[in-house]
Amino acid sequence: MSTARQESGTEMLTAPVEDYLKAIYAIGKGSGPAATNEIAQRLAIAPASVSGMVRRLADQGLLAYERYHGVKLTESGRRAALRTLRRHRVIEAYLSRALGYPWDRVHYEAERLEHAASDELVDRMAATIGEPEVDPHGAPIPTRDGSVDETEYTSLAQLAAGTAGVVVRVSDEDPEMLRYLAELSIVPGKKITVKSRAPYDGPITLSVGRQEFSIGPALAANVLIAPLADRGGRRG
Amino acid sequence: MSTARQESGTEMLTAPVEDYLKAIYAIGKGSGPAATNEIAQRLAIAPASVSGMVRRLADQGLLAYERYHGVKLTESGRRAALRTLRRHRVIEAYLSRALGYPWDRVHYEAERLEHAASDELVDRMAATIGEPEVDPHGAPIPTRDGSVDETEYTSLAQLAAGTAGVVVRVSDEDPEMLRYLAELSIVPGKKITVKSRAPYDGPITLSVGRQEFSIGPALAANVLIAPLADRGGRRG
DNA sequence: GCCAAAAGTTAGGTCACACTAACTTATTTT
DNA sequence: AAAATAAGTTAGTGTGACCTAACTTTTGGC
Repeated sequence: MSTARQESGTEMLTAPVEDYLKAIYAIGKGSGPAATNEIAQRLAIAPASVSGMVRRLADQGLLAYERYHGVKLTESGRRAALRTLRRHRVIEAYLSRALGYPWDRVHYEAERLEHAASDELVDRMAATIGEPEVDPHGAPIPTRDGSVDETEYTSLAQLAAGTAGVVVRVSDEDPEMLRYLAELSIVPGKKITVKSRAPYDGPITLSVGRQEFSIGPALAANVLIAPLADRGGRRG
Repeated sequence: MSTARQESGTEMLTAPVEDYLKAIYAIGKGSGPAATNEIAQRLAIAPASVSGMVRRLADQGLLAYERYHGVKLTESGRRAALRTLRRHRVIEAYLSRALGYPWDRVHYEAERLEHAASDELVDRMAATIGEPEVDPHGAPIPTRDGSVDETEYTSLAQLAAGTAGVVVRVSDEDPEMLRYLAELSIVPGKKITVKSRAPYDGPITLSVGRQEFSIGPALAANVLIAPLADRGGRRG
C-alpha cells in the first residue's frame, strides 16, 4: 500500500497520480487537451518526468495520450479528478468552518489531506457543515456522483468601468494574496463596483462596501465576478 | 516532497518511516529493544526489508542499531514516534467525538491521516474537543512536548475471580473485536467484576452493569483494567 | 559445549517517481 | 521552404521502499 489509498470499488491511486489528474483537469477544464509543459509547470516538475508518467496513466486508462500532442482525461480519469477535487474542497470548507482555519492556509493543508481522507470521512465532513456548495475561495464542490458547476465567470480585470458585480471566487494558492484580498474585503459574496480603469493595464479603482481603492490588473485577474445589472450610471 | 511531510523545525519524515518508529515504540514501550522479526510482523512486511530500513534510520540518528541484535529508539526517534502517536490518537478522538465516527473504524482512518495532518491541524482538533487525554479506546494521548502516561495496567485475563475494576483501555486494531466489545459494553470507564474463572484458560465470567456473561481469555487479554478495592468478598 | 532451529542479514531484483542530457518533432519566423 | 525556436520525448540515473533466495549469526535444547 504505502502511499496509495484503497477505496471501496475503484482502484486506489497514489498521491502523485491524483495530483496529475487534478492538474490536467484544471488545465483542460475537464474537456480540453493539456500540454506536457503546462502540466510540468503546475506540478513543479521537469517536463521529461511528465512524459513518463503520462504514458503510465494512459496505460491505466485514465487519459488519452497521443505522442507530441497533449493529453485528455478519459471518462474514468475525469471521475477520479473530480473525486479528488471534491475531497480537496470539502476539506477546505471543513477546516475553515469547523476548525476556524484561516482561509489563506486551508489550501496547503487540504493539498495533503485530500490524498489520505476516505470518501466516508469527506462525506461526514460535508454533512457536518451542511453540505456546502463552494469552498472558502468560492470554488464549486463536485457532488458525490461527479458533477460540477462549470460556469465561467468574468475576471475583475475584464470588467468595464461603471459595472458592478458580486465576487464569486478568488484563486486559492497564494496565501499572501489571500491575506491581502481579505484586508480589502474582496471575498466571495461581496459586491464590487468598478469605478474607473486607467489605460495601458493601469490600476483599477473599485468601491467595496463604503471603501474605495485601486488594485493592479494582476491581482484583479485572480478575482472572478458575477456581473450585476448596471444601474449606477457613469457619473462617478 | 512526494509522500513526505514538512513541518516547522524538525526534518520531514516519510509515512513508512513514521510507521517504523511507531512500531518500534510500541514494541519497546519507549525504552526496550525491538526485534527485527517483530517489527516486520507489525508492519506486515518481510524481515529482510526491515534490516535495510533500520540501517537508514540509524544513519539518520533516529535509532541505535547493532547488527544481529535489536534496535532501540534514540531520543530523537522517540520524540518523532510520540509526535506521530499524538497525531494518531488526537485524530481518532476527533473523528469519534466531532464527526460521529464509529469507534471500530477510527483507527484505520487515523492510520492514514496521521501522516498528512500538520501539527497545527492536530492541535486545533484537540482544542475543539477539549484537549482529550485519551483516545476512544482509552490509549493515552502524548502531549505536544512529548510526554505520555506510561502506566502499565493489568489485563482482564490476569484478574483474579472476585476482583472488580474499571476498564481503562482496549486494543484498537481489530474492528470486529471492537464491535463485539461495544455490544458487551466493555468500553473505557465501565466497571467490571470478575465473577469466576474456569481453569485451564477457560471462560471468564463477568458482570458488567446488570448483565452477566462469559468471555474467552484471548478477548480478555485485550482489555486493560484499573483494579478497584475488593469489597465483594469471594462468596460468588 | 555442540548442533539444529530461529533470527537476522546480504545480494540482487522490481516498481513508482523523480532527475539531467541529448535527441526528435512541431511551430513560427523570415 | 529553410532555419530558428519551442515543445516534447528517449536514454540513462538515482532514491525510497519493498520483494525473494541464499547465507550467517545467535540461541536454546540436550
